[in-house]
Amino acid sequence: MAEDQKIKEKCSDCSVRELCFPMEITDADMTQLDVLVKTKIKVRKKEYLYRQGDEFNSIYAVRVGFLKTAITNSQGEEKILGFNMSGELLGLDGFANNKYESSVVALHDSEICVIEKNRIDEISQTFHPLQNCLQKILSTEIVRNNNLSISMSSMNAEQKISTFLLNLGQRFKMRNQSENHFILRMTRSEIGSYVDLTIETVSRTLRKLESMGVIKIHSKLIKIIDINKLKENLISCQT
Amino acid sequence: MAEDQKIKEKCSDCSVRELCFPMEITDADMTQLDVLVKTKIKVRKKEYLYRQGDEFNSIYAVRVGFLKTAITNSQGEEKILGFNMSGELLGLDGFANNKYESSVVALHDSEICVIEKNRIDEISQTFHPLQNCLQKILSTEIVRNNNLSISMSSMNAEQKISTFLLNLGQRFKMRNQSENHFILRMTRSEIGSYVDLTIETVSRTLRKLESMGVIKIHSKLIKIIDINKLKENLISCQT
DNA sequence: TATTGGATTTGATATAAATCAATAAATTTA
DNA sequence: TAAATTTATTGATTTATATCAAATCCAATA
Repeated sequence: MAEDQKIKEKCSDCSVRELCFPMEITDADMTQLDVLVKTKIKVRKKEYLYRQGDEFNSIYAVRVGFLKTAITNSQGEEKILGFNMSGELLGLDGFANNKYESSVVALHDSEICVIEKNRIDEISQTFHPLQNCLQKILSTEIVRNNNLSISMSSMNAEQKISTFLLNLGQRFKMRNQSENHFILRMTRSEIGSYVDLTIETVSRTLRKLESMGVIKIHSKLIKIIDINKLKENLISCQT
Repeated sequence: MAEDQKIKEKCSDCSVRELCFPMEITDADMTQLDVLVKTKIKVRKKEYLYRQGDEFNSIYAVRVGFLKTAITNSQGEEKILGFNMSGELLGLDGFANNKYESSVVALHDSEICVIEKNRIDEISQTFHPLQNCLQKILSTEIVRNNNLSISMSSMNAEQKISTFLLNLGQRFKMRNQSENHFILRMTRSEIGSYVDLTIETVSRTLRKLESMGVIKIHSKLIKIIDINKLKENLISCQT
């Protein structure tokens, strides 16, 4: 962990203004919020932002990059809980027991804003909207997980992979990147862990979608040829 | 929904002292917190506490009873997210979008403390520990969901049912009820929805555990004969 | 640039759980 | 209390996906 800290380089200032805080606040409020972020760090590919069990001191906001959040279970197997991209917050599970319950690793060089817990406490004492904001953020995470669990469990392999690709594309789109032409920064095995399929089934399902003319794959590069077909496919599969 | 409101009877005062708030606070603090709860309501078996989409005004604490939390998906199918018993908080998903994202139904006559959102906001402005408390509660819910998703996905039917029974027993134990002798207040179908198995598989698996001499079932009544065997079974199944 | 090791693909086979179907038990309602 | 309805059990069969195994691709590195 000490090494990790060394590697994370500090970089220029990081404004919360650039982040996707889910609340309606004025510019004046925003300026207040900027003080939340004091440091920005770089986390290079394969490096950890934090590890399961680390003491909880900060939450993080992804400025640029791509990361994964995972838990390691008692048998040492890794389960991917999600993939994280710019504007998203990390470390929210730390509030529970004052330690992180998951690990976050960069799958691509990333820049991360550090939001210290102390700073949050400090500021929210005088600036009340921040409390509500945090409540919203945490609750949204609960809802997201609930929705994920309802959907994934009832889907077959084709639906899982289709949903996964559509979701990624949508999130890229929101960041002004191509919705239907992107790089999968994770391995097939990581996809499998996330959607609960074996690596072989992930591979076969991608190939199947390709043979259907819905997508095109060149190793890590995905091109969604017919996004409507992909969505239809999703619906028509459902029983 | 109007009918539901009618049916919910107000009852005598309800103290937060009796609830399981996950924080270390003094008695003096506690007295402050008691003001959070103004009303207590009764929700009879099969009645809704709130419905998916209802406006979010309060969170709830179960005083006594047994309930289920569920989402209905776009195809009208119900997915059980959890079963709720005394001391547990409900409605935390409401903070996200100011409406409940799930429904809660009593599976047994229940008494529920109402904690109004306004009241929380009001009090947390002057009494700061409440903010941290709420952060902890919300984050704990995130962690719980994460852990659930990691475990359920990698388990076979026997492990799922064993885990389910052990978890229920443990929670009864914490409430000073029998750990190994209790009533399943939910249907087989609801169990199945919760652990992601069909009703037939739930039935067969319960029967299998009975034939192994681990449990004893008389319709809704469960008796855990050999709790260690049930736990072992859990471990030995794991690959 | 060749070598090495990990990641991916592809095929053959096994299997756990779903589905289909029919009966039985338990609850609700008349 | 009987009839009706819902819930649960049990058996036969199917199927989607896991598992096993081998080949190929790709990226790191020496």
